[in-house]
Amino acid sequence: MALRHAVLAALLDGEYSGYQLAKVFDVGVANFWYAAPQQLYGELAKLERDGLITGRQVIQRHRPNKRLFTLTGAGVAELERFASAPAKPLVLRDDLAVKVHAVDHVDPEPVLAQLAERASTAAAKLALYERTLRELRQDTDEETFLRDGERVGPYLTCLAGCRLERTVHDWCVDTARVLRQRARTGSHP
Amino acid sequence: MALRHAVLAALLDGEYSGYQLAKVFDVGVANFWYAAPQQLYGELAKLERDGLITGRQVIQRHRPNKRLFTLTGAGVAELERFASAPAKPLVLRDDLAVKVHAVDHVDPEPVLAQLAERASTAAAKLALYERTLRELRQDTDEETFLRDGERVGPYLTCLAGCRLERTVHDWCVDTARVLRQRARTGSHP
DNA sequence: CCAGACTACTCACAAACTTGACTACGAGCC
DNA sequence: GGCTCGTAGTCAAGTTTGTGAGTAGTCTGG
Repeated sequence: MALRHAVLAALLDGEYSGYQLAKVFDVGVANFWYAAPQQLYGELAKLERDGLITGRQVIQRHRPNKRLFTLTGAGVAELERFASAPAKPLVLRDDLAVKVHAVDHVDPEPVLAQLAERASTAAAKLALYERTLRELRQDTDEETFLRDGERVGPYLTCLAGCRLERTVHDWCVDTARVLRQRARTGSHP
Repeated sequence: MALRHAVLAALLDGEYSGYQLAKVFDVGVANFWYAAPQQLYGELAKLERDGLITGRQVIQRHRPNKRLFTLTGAGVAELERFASAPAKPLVLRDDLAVKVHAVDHVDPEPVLAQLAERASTAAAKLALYERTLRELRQDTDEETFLRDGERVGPYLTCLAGCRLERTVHDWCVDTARVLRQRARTGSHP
């Protein structure tokens, strides 16, 4: 069970349809978890079957009907249980890092291109997360919000996202600079 | 195909047995990829079957014999192909972040404990990576090594590891501080 | 007025990953 | 002498993820 708890945690923020969740999970906001839509629909079905969430049909006029899901008491209890169980170590898997590891033996050009792309997606995510942070804390400043706000969980994970994306971005930029300089001096065929 | 290229990239550093690789992948050094030993043995078998690596038996006196694997030309070619293919977005999955997201609705105590644990494993990894960096660059300073060293790939990914672990560590510490302060003031039942 | 994008969801298969158990021998410790 | 730890692997089963394809109606731009 893995995606399971990420879905439950996301539903703490309110009712969502599978489709809406899919968008949240696609970007990765608020959750440190990515999932494809198909996975989410499947997981939602299981969660409902297990009584951890309930869905209600919403009939819409100008678009397909949808089902909105809410946590049940059992769902919250399951989250509670999960939160107190020992955490599995963070899982990180990155193609690009593998490529950089091999960069002395392969053509660096495509790797440079991918570093640039990763840097720009990191910058975009960073901007998105920073906007989310502002929305979450409204007019308050960060310190006050963290002290007195009533719901800081999403803010804290979003902060993690910011810091992470900044780290990724900077690493990509610095790594690309190193590789470009080496390509110029050309002393490493 | 996923683990596949991480193994190939690891074998750029020299001959390894499955057991040795398992240790490298367990810590995650040099690769942004974790894998259990069983996975590695399986993948090594497939890679050998596909002619991307070759194994040679090494008879040992006071311990079990082992097989050391080396990249073949086809293996390097496959890495080259992989490096120029578009990179998949970084995959990040973190239990602990999910728990923090839910922290306003569950008991924060166990989450605090897990944040402390994560912080200390991050610090340990950071120390390990920093040692690895020093070993890789020997007496040279970083700038010179990155300009003139002949194998900077592993150094660059190790740098990424350092920055990442530092980011993770700091986030855990800061998050724990916020949560502890809120627990003290107790205005959020 | 038609192509393409967006909402909303479903089915199904194939890869990849996780888990637990098991073998076998040598070395070091008390 | 028995215990545990480290080396070096293998087998099998189960869960989770990834991927591609498909349906069906609505809104939007040229």
